[in-house]
Amino acid sequence: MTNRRNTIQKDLVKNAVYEMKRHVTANEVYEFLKKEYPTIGKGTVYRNLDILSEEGALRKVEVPDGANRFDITLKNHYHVRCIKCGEVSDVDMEEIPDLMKRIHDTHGIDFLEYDISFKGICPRCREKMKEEQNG
Amino acid sequence: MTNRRNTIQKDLVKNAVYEMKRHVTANEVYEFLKKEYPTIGKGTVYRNLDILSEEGALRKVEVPDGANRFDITLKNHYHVRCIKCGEVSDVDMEEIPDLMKRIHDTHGIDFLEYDISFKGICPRCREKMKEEQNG
DNA sequence: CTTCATGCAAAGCTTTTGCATTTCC
DNA sequence: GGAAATGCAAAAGCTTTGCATGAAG
Repeated sequence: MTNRRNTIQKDLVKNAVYEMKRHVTANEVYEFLKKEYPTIGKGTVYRNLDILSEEGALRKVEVPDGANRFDITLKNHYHVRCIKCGEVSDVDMEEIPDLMKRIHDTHGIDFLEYDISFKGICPRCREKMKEEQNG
Repeated sequence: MTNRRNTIQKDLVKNAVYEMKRHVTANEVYEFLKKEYPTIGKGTVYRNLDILSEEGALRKVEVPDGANRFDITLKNHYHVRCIKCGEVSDVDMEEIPDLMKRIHDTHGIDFLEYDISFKGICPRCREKMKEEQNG
């Protein structure tokens, strides 16, 4: 588990996410790296993104009905996803204190973590919609 | 959009979710219905589950890295997903008031809705893990 | 009779996996 | 040199889609 090897590819994946400065999908990372390292495997990118998330170097933002995203922000925070284009961005909101304590009937479940996910429409898509209406 | 036809299949799908009394996946609904209506199409089930969710008759619980679930509970509530078996159940927790108001910098995004999703380990899987350790 | 939904199969998209080869320690 | 990661391709899992046929209004 903890005995992981340091490989070039793992560094490449990590640095790619740092350089891209967005909430990137695994495929975006793969395409990004393929330019300079054409032999890198998609499986390797997926594997390393997950490993890096487990290790805490990256954060995996799970997206239903779409590709998962990865980012580098270390502080805990929430995300909003545009229902039109699917873009994910950070939400500036304090964490809700003691959220786990509010759970009453647990059905015997051990609660481990939670995530709040928002949906909305980003400025770019809002503009596009306006234009379509006026067009 | 709003001019939808009432079809037998749509009723079947709705009733199936009501009868199954769980957070069911589209495929589970399909298998359930196929017993009595062997010619029903998987696409039809998917289409009607989405239509019924849009209409408010069902609630779609989006699950990353897994099949989406549908249930009938009309009151707003939250969900917890077992990280071992993937089962989804309701969480008994009051809604958090004014959650949307807590958002500070919106980057110009129009916020529409939010969802809180918990992760945990269900009693059944916890037992299984214990047995494996002691075995 | 026109339009929409169905059934079926195929394709789409994201992710995982099997395996020979290479790399790391 | 032994174990683990890679690259490649194939498969898996969930969902959507194209199209001819059939049902609804």
